Amino acid sequence: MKDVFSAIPIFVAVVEAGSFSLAAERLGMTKSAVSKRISSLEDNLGTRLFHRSTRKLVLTESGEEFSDYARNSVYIAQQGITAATLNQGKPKGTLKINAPMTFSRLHLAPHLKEFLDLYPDIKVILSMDDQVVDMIAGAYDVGIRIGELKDSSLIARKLAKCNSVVCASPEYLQQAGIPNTPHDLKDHNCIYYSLFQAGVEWTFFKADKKLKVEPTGNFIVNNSDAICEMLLQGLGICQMPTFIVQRYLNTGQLVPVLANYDLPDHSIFASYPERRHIPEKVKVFIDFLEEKLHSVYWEVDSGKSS
Amino acid sequence: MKDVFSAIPIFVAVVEAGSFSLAAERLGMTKSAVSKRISSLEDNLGTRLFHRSTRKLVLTESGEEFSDYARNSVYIAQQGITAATLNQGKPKGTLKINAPMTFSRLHLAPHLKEFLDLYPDIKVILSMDDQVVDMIAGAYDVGIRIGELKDSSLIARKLAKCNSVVCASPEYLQQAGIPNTPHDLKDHNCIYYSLFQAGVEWTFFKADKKLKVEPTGNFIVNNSDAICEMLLQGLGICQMPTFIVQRYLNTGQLVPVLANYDLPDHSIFASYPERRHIPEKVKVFIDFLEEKLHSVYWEVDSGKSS
DNA sequence: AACTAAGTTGAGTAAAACTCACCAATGAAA
DNA sequence: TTTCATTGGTGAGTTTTACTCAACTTAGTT
Repeated sequence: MKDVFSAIPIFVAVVEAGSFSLAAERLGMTKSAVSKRISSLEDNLGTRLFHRSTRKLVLTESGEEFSDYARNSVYIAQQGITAATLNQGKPKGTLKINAPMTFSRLHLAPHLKEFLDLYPDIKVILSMDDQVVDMIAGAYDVGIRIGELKDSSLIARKLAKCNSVVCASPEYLQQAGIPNTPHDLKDHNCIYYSLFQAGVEWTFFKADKKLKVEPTGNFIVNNSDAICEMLLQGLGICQMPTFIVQRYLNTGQLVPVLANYDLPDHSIFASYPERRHIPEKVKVFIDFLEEKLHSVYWEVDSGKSS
Repeated sequence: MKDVFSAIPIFVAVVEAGSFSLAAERLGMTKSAVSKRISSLEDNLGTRLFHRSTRKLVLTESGEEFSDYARNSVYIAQQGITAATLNQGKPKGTLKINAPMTFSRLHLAPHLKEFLDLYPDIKVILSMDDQVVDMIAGAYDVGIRIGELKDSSLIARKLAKCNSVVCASPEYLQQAGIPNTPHDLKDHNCIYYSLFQAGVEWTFFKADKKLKVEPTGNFIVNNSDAICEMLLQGLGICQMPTFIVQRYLNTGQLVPVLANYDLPDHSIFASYPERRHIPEKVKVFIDFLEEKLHSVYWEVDSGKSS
């Protein structure tokens, strides 16, 4: 029993053509090939499928019976192939996104309505999670990550720069003083983000010199919003991405410190599991996001000055 | 697009196994082979079918959609294969028989009830026809032929001897005289069977010497029953197979002449279109007929002597 | 950290499936 | 009848393909 299954489309072609020769022509092969495939199929089935002379080709009873199944099988397979290939190029289906909590709330969710209006055949499932999840096990189509990617099996595309700034409320700074160097932070209540990717230390650059400072404080949390809230209330000081705090810097509710020190460059990435066969829904989503985010619009001061 | 179709069962096996390795084991091939077939299938479809890491294997959306079709297709094909192979060995289905008119009436039809009772899953279509028909175009499973086979593409099995005898009614012979040699037939009213296979002449043998006589008479017909009827009515004389006239010879309604001359040996054959893959229904039918006919029972005198 | 098991990759091999050329048989045309 | 075109079948040879084997990468486990 070598290759019964692959002979089925050939058998069906012969049935529909009514002759080996015509079927061969349609299949783009020679009649001898068709003849041999049918013969071998008959051998494997142990039944003759056609009564045949040089001029007549008639299905046997077994052939008649078998052809019903065979035609159906081929037809369904072709439908499947069509379904699988036709959806190529069309942005449709369910787009399962995994993205960080606060970023999603501030800069992803606000754009999603426009995206969904733009692509009515796409349905979005957004999972907001700051933890790095298993994209494959979770069957995520695309993930938004900030910082560096660890998973080398994933493909990443940079969407925007992610600038950070150390900042605090004017009230806090008035009370605790304004740090002039990173080392001064050891006397401050540094709020700490427990999922911080870069490690336990805060890194600073000045004239290509690297400075590492271990933040100390009385509040550790796994949610950036909570940190932001605490900053506004004047609990302490923290290194924050501009996409979260820029609006408060603009209004003066928070003020930047250590402005003459650089923080490490981070980026906002979109990642997806495969390089080959990227579904169109993923492509259009990433294109859309890149278009929306590449200007880093949140850093533009629209209105009051800091 | 090389061999999308034959990759489908492999894809289905992977879906059902949940991993390439297990699927490979079940299919009796290596995991690398499975991996390559799936990859090539994905290339041909232009879609990724599985999200996969070394530990997780999850269908993509396209894969999910495709697998519905694929499983169905394979399932139906398997049903077809099963249907085609399972009927092997079981005598069932429609048996389309082509047989000579008078032979069928006298020696085929009388046995058919027993045959049908014996094989309740067989349905018989009997076409009684003295003309030689195209077995393939007519989709006949088996043909009964008397004399020699001309169609070399058919397979033949001898069922019984077919002895012939020249005979006439006592009344005719009293009136026309009894021929002593074949040549005497030229003075007789030789009834002629228009479909006679051996040609227009009657052939006789005596001590290995062949004699050919062209019969002359005023009645030509394509039906043996009609000849028999005419013989009984004393119209003329004819060479007849014993399976038709023996019963009249037994009762004395017809009497043989030229008994010291031999007529050519004929045989009763069953023929069928193919040597390979003979359907069981055909086999059992021919076996049955051979069993019934091989004794040439019609030549046994049961009762009166001639 | 070592170990196990999963999927992938590349090279080499074995096995099909195919082509080509030729044959036999059939039916139509000359 | 003879010829001719066309059909399906065959055998040799070749190309393509599918496969195995071994090594590698990764992820989860002990």
